[in-house]
Amino acid sequence: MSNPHPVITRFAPSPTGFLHIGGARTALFNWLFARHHGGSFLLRIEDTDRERSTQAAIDAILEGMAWLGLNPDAPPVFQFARRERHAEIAMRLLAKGQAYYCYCTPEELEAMRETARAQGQPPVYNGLWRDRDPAEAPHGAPPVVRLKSPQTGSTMVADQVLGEITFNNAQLDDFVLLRSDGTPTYMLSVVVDDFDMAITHVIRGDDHLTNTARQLQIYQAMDWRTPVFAHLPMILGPDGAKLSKRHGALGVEAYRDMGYLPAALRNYLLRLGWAHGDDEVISTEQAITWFDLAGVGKSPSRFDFAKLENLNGIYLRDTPAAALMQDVIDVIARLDGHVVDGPGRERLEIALPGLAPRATNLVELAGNARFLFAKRPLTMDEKAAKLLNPQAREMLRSLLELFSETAAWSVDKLEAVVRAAAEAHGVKLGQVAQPLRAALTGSTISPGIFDVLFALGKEESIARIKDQAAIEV
RNA sequence: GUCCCCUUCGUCUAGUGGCCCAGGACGUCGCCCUCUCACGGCGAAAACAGGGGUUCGAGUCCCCUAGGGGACGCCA
Repeated sequence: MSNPHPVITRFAPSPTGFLHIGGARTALFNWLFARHHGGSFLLRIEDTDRERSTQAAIDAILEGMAWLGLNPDAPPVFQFARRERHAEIAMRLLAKGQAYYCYCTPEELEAMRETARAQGQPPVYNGLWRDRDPAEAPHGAPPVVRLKSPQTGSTMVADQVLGEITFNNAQLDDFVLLRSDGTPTYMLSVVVDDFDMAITHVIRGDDHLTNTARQLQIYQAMDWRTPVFAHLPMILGPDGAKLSKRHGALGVEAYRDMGYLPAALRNYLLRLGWAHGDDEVISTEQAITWFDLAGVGKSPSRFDFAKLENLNGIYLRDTPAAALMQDVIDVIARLDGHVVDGPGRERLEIALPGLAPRATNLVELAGNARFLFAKRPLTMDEKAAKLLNPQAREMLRSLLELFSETAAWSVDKLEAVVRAAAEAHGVKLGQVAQPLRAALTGSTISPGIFDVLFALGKEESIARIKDQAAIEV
């Protein structure tokens, strides 16, 4: 089945930094929209600012998107590589009388804005060279090319999220198309690229809203068909202020390092500014079938780590332990510099199903797994040390005997043995389990005690119990 | 300064004129479950920014005010 008008979306970051959370959401929405409509999702690297664009940033963006599972359907387009084409359009506009050369110096422009501002006017270019005779041009000063934009009337952005928004053309000046060195500006490049790439839907942050009005004027001047626009409200920091490094303006790799799962982050980002009734936990497959622009909210939202954390916990619980193994091993290697292999890996494999549901992120999970690889004798944390009083150690000594005689080291068998011991001593299970937990893990918190015994194995368990039982107080 | 946008519990949001003395989720608090911690279950507190209209009836439509955000570059 071929669609005569396939949906084509794009994500167009400038490679001046990592892929931050707002960009990630923009990419996600574009990706979902394309998937939903069976169209394609493209990536365009807007690297026309040669000063600030870096290869490191390009790599970070590519890696971030790959990690999030938002791969484009075609190799990325590098905007700077298309500068000849952009310049060509500027020349066409010039030839059509829709653009003109402007010889103003930066100082003149600055003075112009100051004056306008002082008079309560919009601080825009006043069209000084719009109708001025080029013969008056100063020598040796290479000009910029400006769009001859309409001076009266208004420009309306028909936005899928915000509705119809009208800008007074007096507010929009004759912006620069080509710099004095002949390179195209963002404003021109975006329009030409979106047109050439046959982008049908431009979904981007609402900080671009006024840019859209300007860009519409280029479309009009070229008599080009315009894409559908949708502007997403911004993501703010937890305090309602602009997202800064202090909050969530981190690269997505920072979220990876904090132990978040890509699926959880996708789900969180999806719900930030978009809703489908009361649904909260939404799989990517479900998101693809449900996603639409009508569900996008109009108001900016704040980034809330607590909710991300909660969602991540849900995904952590739902992910099969086997699928988590490598991630956990990687985190342990990164955090502790400890290579998990051999018997350690075996222990982790056994303990993971008990560990994963108790953590909300991989870093916490790795921390909770630490006892598995600890060197004997274990160091007790404060609560564990306090727990191991003389009576507790006495209890450990009697358990030691029972465990030595336990041939079949299985979770069921161990549970039977420990329960029987508690009953024999006339105490509740907790009275036995807690000292045991302390001796085995050095902590008062751990997965189920029988799982811990089983994961550690008979030899190691007995050795650890012996370490603590032997201490006479 | 000029222009644009936004405004429901602390946070994310449902709600498209009567179904709302406003629902869900996170967070918070209480209880239950329980070998610890989580999970889970049950319950509680918690919001339509303010003021005017329109209408038989407004969280939902209009206006004003206030607050927040954004844009005003030879950056993107």
